Amino acid sequence: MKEATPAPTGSDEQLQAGTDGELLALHRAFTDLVRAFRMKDRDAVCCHDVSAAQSHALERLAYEGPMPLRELACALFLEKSSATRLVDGLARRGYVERRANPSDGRSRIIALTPSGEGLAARIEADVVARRAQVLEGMDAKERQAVVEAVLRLAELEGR
Amino acid sequence: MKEATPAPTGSDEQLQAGTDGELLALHRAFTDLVRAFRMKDRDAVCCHDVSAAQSHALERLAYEGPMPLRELACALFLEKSSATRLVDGLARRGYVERRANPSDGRSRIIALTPSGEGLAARIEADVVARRAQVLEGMDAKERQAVVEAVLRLAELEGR
DNA sequence: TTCATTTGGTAGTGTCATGCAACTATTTTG
DNA sequence: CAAAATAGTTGCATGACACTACCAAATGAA
Repeated sequence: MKEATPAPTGSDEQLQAGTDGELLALHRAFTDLVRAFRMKDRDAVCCHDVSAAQSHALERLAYEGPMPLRELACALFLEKSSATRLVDGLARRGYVERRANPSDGRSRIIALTPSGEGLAARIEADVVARRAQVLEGMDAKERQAVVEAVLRLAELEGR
Repeated sequence: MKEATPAPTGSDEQLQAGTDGELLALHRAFTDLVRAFRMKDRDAVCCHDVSAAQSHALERLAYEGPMPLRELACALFLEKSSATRLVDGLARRGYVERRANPSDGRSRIIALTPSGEGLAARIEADVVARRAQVLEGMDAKERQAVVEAVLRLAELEGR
């Protein structure tokens, strides 16, 4: 468990399939990544006046459109109570609003306000731009592998 | 911002470099991933009797060997006070110990105990096994792209 | 040597994000 | 219509952190 022969950054293909070293490298990099992301998250995204979780909610709403709270909570892997408070914060700042649900009086639909849409767009542009550097210099196939890997990771972890 | 034409999973290279759609796909997947990971982390890893942060510390120590607290804190993106408490927890359970530092009386070296090494190994094996599925079916070049991408992401986010 | 400064580490306190459980209002079901 | 299920809110409790003293050892200067 000491030496994992840090994957040579050269473009050499010699590494055989699923080498322990490769796996370990992925694992460590990923662990670090999540850790780093988690810590930076708050400072980085909070500049936009919302917390990391809140920005995730904004993105989600921008992408999938208005939805009831329960659905949003589920998408963010949150308890409904936490989602309530999260939305409270966004609503207080005027980024989202709770609309009546015509088909169900118990439920209310969370929707972005124009201001919220603007903020979501700004945040997304910001982050996407930073992420763009990751794919720089890769060819189409490699890029695709990366995207697919992240999707798979998300799926594996997410469920 | 509505339709992002989900990247066709086909191995077609037509996608031009850094397509918006591709980038967006990466971004969304990644955001989800971190979110999912963050939430699942505790349930998944906590089964092993330590918190997520603690398990990261164990891994780090297993990988890089004994180190002073300040260094560990830095590696985990933590405040030194938080690192102290984190180590406290691990020490209480006998997974790490604080050794005197012969070259500096102020400092103490955090080291895994045999029990801690065992736990670290178990946790790592667990997680790595789950991660292995991600690289399945990729050829060497693709796998390398994935690892590199995660490393880059980590670097970009981490600093 | 002695005193000030720096550095590693610890302890106190406050904040914030979450989960769990209890409660209300509404819808659905029998 | 009564009972059960469901959407959402609110009241705690908890755990993870950061920030701020604070202590002890080391280092540098007079």
